[in-house]
Amino acid sequence: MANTYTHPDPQELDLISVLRAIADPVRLELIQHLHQLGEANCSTLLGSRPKSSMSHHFQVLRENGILHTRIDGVNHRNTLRLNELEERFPGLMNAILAASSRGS
Amino acid sequence: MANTYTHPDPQELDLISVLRAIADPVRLELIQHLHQLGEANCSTLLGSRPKSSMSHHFQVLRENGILHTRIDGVNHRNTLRLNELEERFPGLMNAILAASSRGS
DNA sequence: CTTATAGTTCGATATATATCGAACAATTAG
DNA sequence: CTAATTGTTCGATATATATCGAACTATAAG
Repeated sequence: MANTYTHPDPQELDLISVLRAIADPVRLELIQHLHQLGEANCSTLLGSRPKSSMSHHFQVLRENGILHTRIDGVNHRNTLRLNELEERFPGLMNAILAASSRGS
Repeated sequence: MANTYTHPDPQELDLISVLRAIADPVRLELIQHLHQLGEANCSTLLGSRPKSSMSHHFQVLRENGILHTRIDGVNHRNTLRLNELEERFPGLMNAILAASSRGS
């Protein structure tokens, strides 16, 4: 296991990839939870799903620039990259978070 | 061929379905073109793709509430449902159209 | 060193969906 | 009626991706 992750720069984020990453029920729920919690590790957001599934979804969100993962010992702490997303796609995350928090 | 289409009401639009419908390169291009043109029929936006592919993409956009299709004789005129989308998901289409018109 | 915990990676399977040709349907023009 | 135009429907294929168990890696604790 590498001890860091690489995260894409805001300017290389692709709108279609970002939208596809968000357009999944499990990941949209992850995003909402992360938005409420500010920061969370993988296990906190597991619910009843297997770790391998969650790891996959975190990977998709990370590689498409939606979240940042900081490794802290054995924990991987995730935060939404709201500032970067706002810089690259102004208004997008606000609209999605507002819509999804008022019931999909 | 039926002589009308049914279009979903704004309040039944599903965020995930809407995002998935938009998160496709062909459909995002269709959306941008429609936004510029205001209204267009299928053939106008064909490009070099087969009609059956385009018909599929229009169907996805229509069934998920992104566009409205009005049948006018042999032509099917499509328009973006910007007002309804704004009502249901405020700011979403503005963000997407702004982002995609400044280069994906 | 041993055990526990957090998360990843791998491999298999299932499902969704994009693509496109061919046949079809509906409307209009001649 | 016949031909042309517009778009849909059907069926086949290919690709993407979600899901999950099992093995593995990394760090921390005893």
